[in-house]
Amino acid sequence: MRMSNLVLKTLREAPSDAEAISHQLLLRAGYIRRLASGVYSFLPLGYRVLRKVNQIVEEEFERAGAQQVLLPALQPVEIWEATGRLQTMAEVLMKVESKGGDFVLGPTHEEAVIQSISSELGTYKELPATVYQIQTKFRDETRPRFGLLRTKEFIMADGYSFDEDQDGMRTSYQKMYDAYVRIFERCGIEFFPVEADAGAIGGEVNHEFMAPSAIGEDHFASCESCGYAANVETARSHERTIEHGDLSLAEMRVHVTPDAPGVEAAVKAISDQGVELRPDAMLKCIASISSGGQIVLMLVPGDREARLPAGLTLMTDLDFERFPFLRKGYIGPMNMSEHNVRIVADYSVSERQWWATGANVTGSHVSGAVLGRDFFVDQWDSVSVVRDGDPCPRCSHELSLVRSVEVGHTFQLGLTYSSKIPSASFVGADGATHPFWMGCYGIGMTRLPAVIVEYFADAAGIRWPKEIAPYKIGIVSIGASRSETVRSESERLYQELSGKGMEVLYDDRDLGPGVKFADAELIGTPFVLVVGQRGLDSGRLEIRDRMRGTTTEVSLNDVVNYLDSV
RNA sequence: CGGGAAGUAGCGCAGCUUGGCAGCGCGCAGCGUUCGGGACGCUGAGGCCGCGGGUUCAAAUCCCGCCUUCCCGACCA
Repeated sequence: MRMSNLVLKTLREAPSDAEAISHQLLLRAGYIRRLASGVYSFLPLGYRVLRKVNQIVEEEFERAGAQQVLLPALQPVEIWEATGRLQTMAEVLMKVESKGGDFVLGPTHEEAVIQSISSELGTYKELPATVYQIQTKFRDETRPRFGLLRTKEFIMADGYSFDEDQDGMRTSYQKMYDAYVRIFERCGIEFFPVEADAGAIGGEVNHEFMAPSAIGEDHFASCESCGYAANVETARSHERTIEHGDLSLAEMRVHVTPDAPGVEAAVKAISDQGVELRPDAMLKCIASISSGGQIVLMLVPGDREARLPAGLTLMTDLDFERFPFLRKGYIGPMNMSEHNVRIVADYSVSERQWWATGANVTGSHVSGAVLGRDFFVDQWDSVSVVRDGDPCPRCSHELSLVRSVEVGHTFQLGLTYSSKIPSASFVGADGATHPFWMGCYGIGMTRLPAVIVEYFADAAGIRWPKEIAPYKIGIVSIGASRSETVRSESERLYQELSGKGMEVLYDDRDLGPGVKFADAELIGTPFVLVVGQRGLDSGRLEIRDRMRGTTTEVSLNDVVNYLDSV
């Protein structure tokens, strides 16, 4: 491609509303343009990058045995009602009214894929099967962010596997998991598969593929000693030996603390009464209910966040009305056995002798509550969100939190969806009807280039890995308007390299060398071939390796072969 | 949804306090000089000053309302 023809204008300055490096560079180098908040167009360079990423995914998914399909982005609301997600995902769903009824712009495709292909998989003889697509998804994000990182409209590669039993599902899952590993390896970025929370999508075993990045919106806990890695939403810390408090400490005291629910307000109210208190000495009591109806009170130090284990849900205002002995904002763990409340405490609660907490009376707190005297714990567990330095649950080495972007997510859905949709079933060898064992697999295709740019960018601009770059080679001609030799040699090399099937971006514009070098570095082709009079006179041309930052001189006759081999 | 900031030429910004010709840099077009690191001269095009209302002889500027965008948080396959 000749740059004089390319639809592209590089910008010397990024628009002021671009904050992230990747956002700025992709705008400045002419890969993308914003159409609305969280809505981007891909210009020719950007679209080429997208196609490169697509190609990698297609190759690896096909290698894993998945077959490509294209499911509709427009989906009838009825299929969303069937799984109940019209309500549970209402926040992100974008709706469209049409003459034939109402539609949802698909934020994901579990419902659609089941409706579309389950009839093709009517018997166990047709299983297992995995399909995938590369499709635009729509999510009404309340806050789009960081350019391509979080958008309202984005492209995802999503796969779905169908098996007759759990073992089959696990096999299919493993194949896709392996494909994921190969895909991210080919993208060149650093990534970690971590244990994750299933979130709104449901299911049991699942992994997030996390790429450490400054623009990450997630954190995962990582142990460098044993390799444990888990999203903070699920990460646990190591169990600890429990010692009861010092029973000889002064007796518990009641403080009248009107209008002081919550740790912060309570700490202030109690401190105002002359008791020295910091948030970490405040016992946070979180009331929840198990699926079986058991009330569970979780205890966590006041400076920590509670992590709700699976199977428990936070008590709602309605629940609080049903159990008036629980005074929201003033709950304490004392005397809870009378009410048949189960007390689960985080391990970190055993690390302190003396606690302040709610008095179970609206507008009152206590200080000086001691474990083993004033309150008792039924079960010790890791129920707080882990922090830097917490002990690893496997080896108790220190965990560290890594800021990262979720670039992919794989789920073993099991029967989560197939049990809700009658057609999601097949006839087994036993002649009976069974629901599919499903898996689903998603990669954020428009997010990936942003992460790659973020990962490799330097002060001069983008540095693309070879497999992702829109063009492998940039040709910068210097002084072509002055020197016919430079012009014709540049032209010859462009033709010859292109003729060999290499992707070349030829800067044939009549501009000074400074501008051309700057643009070549901003755009980020892995190699830049410099064609100037100086080089031609010496018979050796400069080839710059953008990723390594090195320059090699290659004799004129070897240039084509050299570039073909790198 | 809560907190903060900002909307003036394609991009970056000044002008607003104290109302009085809509400006600067980059980019863009033409001509010429330059040409191995964003070079220079001359000429030129380009504006609903976010939108609506109000005050005033007069509003980019003052007042009221709205919209949009970005940042932090909440939320989130």
